[in-house]
Amino acid sequence: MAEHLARLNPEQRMAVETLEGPVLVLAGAGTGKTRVLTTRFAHLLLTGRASPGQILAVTFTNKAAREMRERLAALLGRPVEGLWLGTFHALAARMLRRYAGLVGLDANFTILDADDQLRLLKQVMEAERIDAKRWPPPLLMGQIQRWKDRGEGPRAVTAAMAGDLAGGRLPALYSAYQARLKALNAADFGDLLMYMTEILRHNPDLLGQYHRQFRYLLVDEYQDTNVVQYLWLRLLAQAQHNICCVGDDDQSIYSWRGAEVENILRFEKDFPGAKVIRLERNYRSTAPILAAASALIAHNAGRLGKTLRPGSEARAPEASERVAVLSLWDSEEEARAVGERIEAWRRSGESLAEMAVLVRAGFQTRAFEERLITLGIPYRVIGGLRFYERAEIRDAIAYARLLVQPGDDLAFERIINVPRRGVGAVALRALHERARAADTPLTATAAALLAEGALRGRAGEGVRGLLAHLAIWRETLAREGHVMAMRALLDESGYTDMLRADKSPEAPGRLENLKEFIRALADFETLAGFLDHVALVMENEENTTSDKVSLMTLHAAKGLEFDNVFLPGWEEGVFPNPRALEEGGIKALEEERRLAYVGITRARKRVVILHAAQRRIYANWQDSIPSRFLDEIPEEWLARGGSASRQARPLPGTRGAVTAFPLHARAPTAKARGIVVGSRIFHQNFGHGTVVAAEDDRLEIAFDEAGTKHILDRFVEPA
DNA sequence: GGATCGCTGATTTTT
DNA sequence: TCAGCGATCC
Repeated sequence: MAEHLARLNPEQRMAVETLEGPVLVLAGAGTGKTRVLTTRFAHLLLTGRASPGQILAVTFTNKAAREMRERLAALLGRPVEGLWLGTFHALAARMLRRYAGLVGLDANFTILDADDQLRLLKQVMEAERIDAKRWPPPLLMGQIQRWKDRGEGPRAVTAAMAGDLAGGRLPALYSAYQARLKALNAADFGDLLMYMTEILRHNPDLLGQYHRQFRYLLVDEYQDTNVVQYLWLRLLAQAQHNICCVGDDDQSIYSWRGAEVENILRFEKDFPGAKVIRLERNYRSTAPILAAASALIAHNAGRLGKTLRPGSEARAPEASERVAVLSLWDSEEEARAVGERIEAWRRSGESLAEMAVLVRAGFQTRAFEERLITLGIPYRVIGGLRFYERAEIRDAIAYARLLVQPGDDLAFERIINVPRRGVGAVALRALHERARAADTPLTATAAALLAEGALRGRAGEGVRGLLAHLAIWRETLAREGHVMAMRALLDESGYTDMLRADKSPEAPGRLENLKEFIRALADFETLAGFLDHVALVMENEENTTSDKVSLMTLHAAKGLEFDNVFLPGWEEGVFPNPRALEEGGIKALEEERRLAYVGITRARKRVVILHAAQRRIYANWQDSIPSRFLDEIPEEWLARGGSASRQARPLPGTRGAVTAFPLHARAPTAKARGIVVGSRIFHQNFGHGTVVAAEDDRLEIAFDEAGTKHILDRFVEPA
C-alpha cells in the first residue's frame, strides 16, 4: 500500500488519507481524480477501517463504476466481492427491491426507460382528456421528471408550481401517471431515488440499519448531483459524516438534466467541518492548453476557484504547440480542414484513436462523417442509438418482460402485433376498454375475452396464438433456462422469420443484433437479472481498440482524453448554443463556457478550434462571427490560421479554399504528375478513386465512394 | 392494416 | 434540408 501512496502528490495523498469527516475533493480536469478515488477506496480496505460491504461508492455512469471496480482490483491485486459500488440508480434500485413494499411495489417491479415512460404518459393523458397536440407529452414528461429530480412526489406539487401546463391539470396528470406506474408494478428512473429517499426519511429503523452498514461514502462527479440524489446521500451520511465527494464545479454541464451546481458550492455548509482539498496539478495537457482553458473558465463567476497548473516539467510551454485557431470561409471548408489535419497527423504517425472531433450538437457530426468517408478515414460516432434502444432489441426485451411479468401491459402492447398477428387498433381498443373496466392486466383481459368468444376473426386467432405460445415459453424458461427460452421465443413467435423476410438493408443487421442479444443473455443467471441490467446499464460495449477517429458531442466527451482534439463550430449561433442562452440567460452562458472548458481540457497535446464565416443552417446560408469564447482566450496561447484568418487573406475573387491545387493556381497536367490510366488518385470532393480513362486534360475516374465521374486533371492528385 | 402525403420543427441526454 | 409524425386514403 505504501507504494500506492508514494505515487501520489501531496494533495492527492491528503485526499486519500483524510478518512474521517466530510471531505470535498475539488479535482480539476486531468488531476488524477480517479486515481484518488480508487486509492482512497483501497486505503479504507487495507487499513482495516472498513470491509467492502461497508463502503458505499456512487458514480454517475456505469462506465465510471466499472473503471473504479477494475482499478480497485488492480490496486489490491484481486477482485473484490460484496461491494456496494455502482451508479446512483443501480444502488437505489438495489435498495428499493428490498423495500418495494413500503411504496406499494412488488420486489420484481419493472424499471421503465424513457420510451415506455412517454408511451405511458400519452395513455394517461388520453384517459385524463388532455390534448396531446396542445401539450406535447415530452414537455409534460420533462416537468414531471424535474419534480422527481427534486424529490417532489405528486403530493408535494402545487398548482402554482405547475403553472398553466396541461391547462393547469399537470398535478392531476402526475398523480394519475404515478398511480398507473404502481398498477403496472413499474418505476421510472426518477422514482428509484425519489422512493428510496422517501423510504429512508420515513423509516428511521431502516435508515439506522444503513447507517450501521455504510461507514464510508464515496461520491464521484458530485457537481452533477440533483436534489434527490443529494437528499439521498445526506440521509445516508447523517450519522457518521464520513462522506467524501469528488467533483469539479467547472465541469458541471448537466443542469438541464436537473443537476445542481449549488450542491457542490454548498458542500461546506451542508457538511459542517468539511475539509476541502484542491487537486490542481494537471498531468494531462500541455501548458498552452491549460493556460487557454484556465483563462476561458476564469470568465465564470461563482466558482469555487481552482487554477490548473502543469503537473510535470516535461510539459514546459516552449516545448508545446499553442492552441490552433482556424478561421475558414464556410462549413464545408471546416470539414475539409479537419480531414486534412487528420491525414497529416496520421502520416506523421499519430494514431486515429487519439483524435477526436467534439461538437456542441449531434447533427454537427454529419459533415465530418461525410468528409471522413470521402477520405477513407475510419471513424466512430459515440452516442446516438445505443444497443438496447434499437427497435428489435426493445421488442425482444418486451417479450422477455412479458415472460417474467404477465401483467406488464407496456410490454404486451409493444409486441402484441409484432410480428403481425392481425391485431389492429380496433381489437386493441376493445382490450383496453375491458381491461380498464375489469381492472385486470391486458394479458388476463385478452384471455377472458377469448374465453367469452368476444375476440374473433384474425385478431382473435392472433391473440390466442400468442397467449398459447407465452405459456409454452414460460415452461421452457422454467425447465431449460432463459437463454433457451428466448431463443425459442424469437423463432417460434415468427420474429426472426419476419426479419428474414424483410428486404430492407437494415434487416441483416437487426438479425445480427438479436444474436448479440442472446449472447448477452448468457452472461446473466436469470432473466430478471438481465432485465435489470438492461434497464440500468443501457450501453454499448463498442470495442475501443480499433484505430478510429472519435466523433461525439462535448457532453459525451466528459471524462475522456485524447492526444489531439478538434473543436469545430466555435461561432455565435452555434456555440454558445443560442437556445440554451434564451432559456437560461447568464447561468446558461456559464454552462456553455464550462462545456468549452471541458472540450479544451480533453486534449493532451494539441487543440484545434475552428470556426466558419458562413454556415448552412437548414436551407439557407448564414453569416457567422467567431464565438465569444475565442475572445476570452489571450492571443498569446493561440496560433491563428486558416483561409479566412487575418494572417491568411485569400486572393481576391476566390473563396480561399484550402485545396491541394486551388482554382486560381495552375496545376501541372496529369501526365506531368505521372497520372495515367490505372493510377490511384485523390479528389477533394469525391475522395479516392482509380483512373479508368484519360483524354487531354479530362480524366474518367471510378471513385471508391462516389461512383464514376469525368474530372479535369488539375483537380486530382496522386494518391 | 399498410402505404403515402404533408406538416412541423430541428441542444445537450451519464441513468 | 430532412426526418419523423399523424392524418388520410386504398
